[in-house]
Amino acid sequence: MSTEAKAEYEPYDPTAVEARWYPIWNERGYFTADPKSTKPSYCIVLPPPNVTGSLHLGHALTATIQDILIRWKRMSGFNCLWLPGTDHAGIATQMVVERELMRTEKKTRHDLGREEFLKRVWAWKEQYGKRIGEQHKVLGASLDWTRERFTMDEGLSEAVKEVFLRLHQEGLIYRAQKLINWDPVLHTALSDLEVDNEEKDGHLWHIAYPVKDSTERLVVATTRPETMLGDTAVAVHPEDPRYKHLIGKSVLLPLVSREIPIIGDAILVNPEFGTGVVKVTPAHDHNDYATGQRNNLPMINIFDASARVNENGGVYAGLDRFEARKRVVADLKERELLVEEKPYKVPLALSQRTGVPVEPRLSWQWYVKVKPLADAAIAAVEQGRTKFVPETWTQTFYGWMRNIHDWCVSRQLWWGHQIPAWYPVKPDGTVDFEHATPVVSRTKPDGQYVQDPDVLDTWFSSALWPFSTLGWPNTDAPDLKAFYPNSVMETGHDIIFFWVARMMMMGLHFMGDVPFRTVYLHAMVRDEKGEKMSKTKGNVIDPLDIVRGAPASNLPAAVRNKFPQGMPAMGADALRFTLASLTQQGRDIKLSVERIGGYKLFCNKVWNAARFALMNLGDYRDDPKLFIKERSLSLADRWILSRLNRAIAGTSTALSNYNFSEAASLIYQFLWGEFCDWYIELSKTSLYGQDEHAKTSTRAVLTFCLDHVLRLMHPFMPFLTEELWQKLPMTRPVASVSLATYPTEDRRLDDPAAEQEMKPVIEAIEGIRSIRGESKLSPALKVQAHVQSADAEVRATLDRWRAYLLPLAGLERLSVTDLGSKPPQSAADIRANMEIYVPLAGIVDLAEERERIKKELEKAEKEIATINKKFDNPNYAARAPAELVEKDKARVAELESRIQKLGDNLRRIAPVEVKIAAPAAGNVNLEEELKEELSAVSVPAPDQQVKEALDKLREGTKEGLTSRDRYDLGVAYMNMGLVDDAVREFNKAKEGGGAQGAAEAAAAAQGAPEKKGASAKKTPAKKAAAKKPAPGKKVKAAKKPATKKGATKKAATKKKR
RNA sequence: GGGCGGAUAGCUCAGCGGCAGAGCGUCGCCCUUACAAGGCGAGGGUCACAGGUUCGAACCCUGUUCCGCCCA
Repeated sequence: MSTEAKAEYEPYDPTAVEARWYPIWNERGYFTADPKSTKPSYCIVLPPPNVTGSLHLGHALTATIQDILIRWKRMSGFNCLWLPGTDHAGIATQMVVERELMRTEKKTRHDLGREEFLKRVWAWKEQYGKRIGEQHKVLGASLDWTRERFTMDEGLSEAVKEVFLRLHQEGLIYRAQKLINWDPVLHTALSDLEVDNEEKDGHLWHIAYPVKDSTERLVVATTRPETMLGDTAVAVHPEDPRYKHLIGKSVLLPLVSREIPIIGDAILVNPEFGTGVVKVTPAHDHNDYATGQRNNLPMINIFDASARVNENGGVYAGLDRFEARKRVVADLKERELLVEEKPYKVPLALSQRTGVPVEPRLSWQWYVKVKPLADAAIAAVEQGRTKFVPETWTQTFYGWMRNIHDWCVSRQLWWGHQIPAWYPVKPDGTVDFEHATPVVSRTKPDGQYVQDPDVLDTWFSSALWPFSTLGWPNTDAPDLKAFYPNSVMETGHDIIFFWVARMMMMGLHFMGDVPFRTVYLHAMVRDEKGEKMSKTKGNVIDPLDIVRGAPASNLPAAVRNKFPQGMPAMGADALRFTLASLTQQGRDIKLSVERIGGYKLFCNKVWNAARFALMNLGDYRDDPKLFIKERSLSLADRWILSRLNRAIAGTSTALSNYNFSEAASLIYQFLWGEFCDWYIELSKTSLYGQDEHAKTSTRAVLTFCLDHVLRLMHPFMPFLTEELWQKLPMTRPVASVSLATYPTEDRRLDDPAAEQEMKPVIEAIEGIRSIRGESKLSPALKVQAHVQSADAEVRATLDRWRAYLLPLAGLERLSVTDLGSKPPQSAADIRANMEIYVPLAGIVDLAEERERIKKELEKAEKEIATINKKFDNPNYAARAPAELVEKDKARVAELESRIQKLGDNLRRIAPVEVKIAAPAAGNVNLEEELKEELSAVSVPAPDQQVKEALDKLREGTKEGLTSRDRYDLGVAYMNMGLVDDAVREFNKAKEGGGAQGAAEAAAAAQGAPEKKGASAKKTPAKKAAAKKPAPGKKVKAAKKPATKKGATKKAATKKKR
């Protein structure tokens, strides 16, 4: 490219391209599903994100995976529905709005009242709810926005009421007073799933309880001394000899001076633990609650809704539970009732929302009786009606489902679906929520009733999402008929219980069928250190900052360190491709921003490959009537089409198996490793050549490949592919690549013959490149290469495609011959089916080449040793599959030959200075002598004419040549450095002409090197090399022929062992 | 306590009985008219540890040690 053209070049800028396409797709309704379509249905409902939240990278992963599935299926001829929506997220949203209210107006929700507060929440929802949608659009998610839903929509609220009523009628919803998990900050009950169990540093206190009418004291161990205010018993193990005799007596509860019984309870008490005495506080501990039930103990509630000590706590009333603990401990100490205080890991139940320890609290709540529903869900999975991917989650699902507890669904919140239960108002105008029997009804019953002030757990409404969004409870809704069951539920594995399990139960119960056929659970996106992304850790990266770029100030510290200038815009395509590539990792995805950068480069590569094609397509226009294989194609053309087909087949298989990373990798490999690295380079020979016909077919193949690969990768990179696809010079059957047909394997493109034929071409090019790289030759320096192969087909192929080899290997000349004499002082690359020689004399330091060969030799010997070790075991040959044994045998043979050849080559370039051995004729090993002497010098390659003449000579008849003729021929060969040929001719001369020929030959040998040495002096590189001390030493050492010869032989035999 | 996931190149991860791989990073040579955000080449490994099964184990089995998650 000229410098001016270069100045015009700008790398791919995702920002502009990505901004362009989404509105077009959306406005044209490409993503709108049609319930009346005759195509097969494919449906995914987006697990609804919290309406007031903002998308994080986990959501981006969700969106990416689902969009890949949906776009793939849409392009594959399915009637696709991907339904978007948001969750009202009761607790989270109410908290956010309350906090905001406090911040701006210094008011609580109670100051506003329920109605006014809810107005504020709705306003908040309207303001921030749109953000989620916008973020999904930036990511390219092809959601059907005409069907967007919100869990508190009228229709969905109707579904919630219907479900509540019906479950209540069926006895599967009931109201009961139980000990529940109470969040003292939020003042609401929580389900078991909304509580996190953690071990934290705390203490274990030993407290002495004096036994009534006795001098004995019972020492109890507790982690929560403040709850002693509510103790109603002290328990020991009934068989414990230490305390057995005390059962039935009582202790005087310190600080409160209440008399409480000593009971024996084998379930609660582990005599091994602590002191073997346990205080029992039935109102504030789940185990104690059960103990209380067993032993008919009274329950004393000592906390109010905020977990402050109430009037039952005597002097401690009004204190916060932690404050009360300190006071209780201090007072016990003062009274010398505190026996011991030691550090202890305390198991704590923390509210997921507020992070404070939940306080077990006795209260009336609504419950779903889950067991019957769970049984049906288990059965459905057992029958294979719903499958988990990865399969391992099936066990987790069963495990939870089989040990399931009733689900507390009422929440003491304002934001959510208010429970459709009504309580009678007493004549005095009050309502006794605790004792009245509520009427469950869609609307207020006649008479004086007030509705239950509580709302339902948010997950209660999300459990209905797979069908409530499709129009249920209207069972005739067209969407419901067309798209239930959904095809796939795709979400993070962290909500297998919250969502997946509950959706399964509700779907089966109300729709009579599973809600989805497949559950794909993805890993958690973590930062590059594997830490959970959280606001408190400050390591959260906003996906939009990655897509559009962000100033340094927006970035978490770890990322900021890498991008002090701010994050460059990576583009949604790069982010999506990265996430898709990471999907196979265990349970965590460690996302490093550099990796995204790597895929941004891939986008740039695709961009440039297409740019190259478009620049070189001339006036080419695709002819849809002419199938690509009907054109007359070059080897490269046929090869890339065959490779393309493999990539297509592999990608389809991978997608079918939910193996997104494999699919991404196949696309990446094909596009970069095959299409760009090989086909584009090879295409230049025809594109820049004179053959108009070849030019056209190359243009057709370029277009064909790009069309297919862009469609293939569209689900992964929707924006870039659309931008480029629109530019291809072809008739587009549809207006957008998102509607185009997804490529499928086409056997007509398979071309094993072409792939076979390309193999030696690629191998030769790689061999020559390897020599060049190893020898540090400048890419600009054109060299000559000699390729020898015993395989006539390989020779023919290389000869035929020399036009491919010359530019790609940087050659000025290439000779392809049968195995024969080796060019002297050449670097060699010995392969199974070919030997590649690049003469280096005068170009580089041969000492380095020798080192390289030695390394190669070691490598080959190491491998041969590995295989031979197998054969050392007689059982191997006897029991292993025959083909494997054969393969190994062949490999050994190959390696042995390789070692032999490498050794030869090492010898050929061994350092030696011209020396003349003049032993008596007939006594000399002519071949050895000649070879060794010649190997010291640089021999210029014969020019083309001479070479051709030589080749003819080799093949032609030599009958009737006199010894003298043979001798002359030998000299001619010598002059060209073709030792093997020369030796052959000299030997013939000897046979024919007796000693004279040999003597003359020896004389000739004496002369030849001198001549070569003189000519070689011209090359400056050799002079430079000669100055280097290392090779110089070796040359010196080699001056003594005997030593050198011996050393070489020794080395060779040693290596061959 | 029960269940699950992970440990393979400097980093992030594939591979899951038959020659240890990729990407990124590293090193070397190069601005060669698609792309220097690039090309070409190279180096880099006790496959956590210990046993076992097998002709053969990174892979299957058993145990151990770390790291992480879920449930109680």
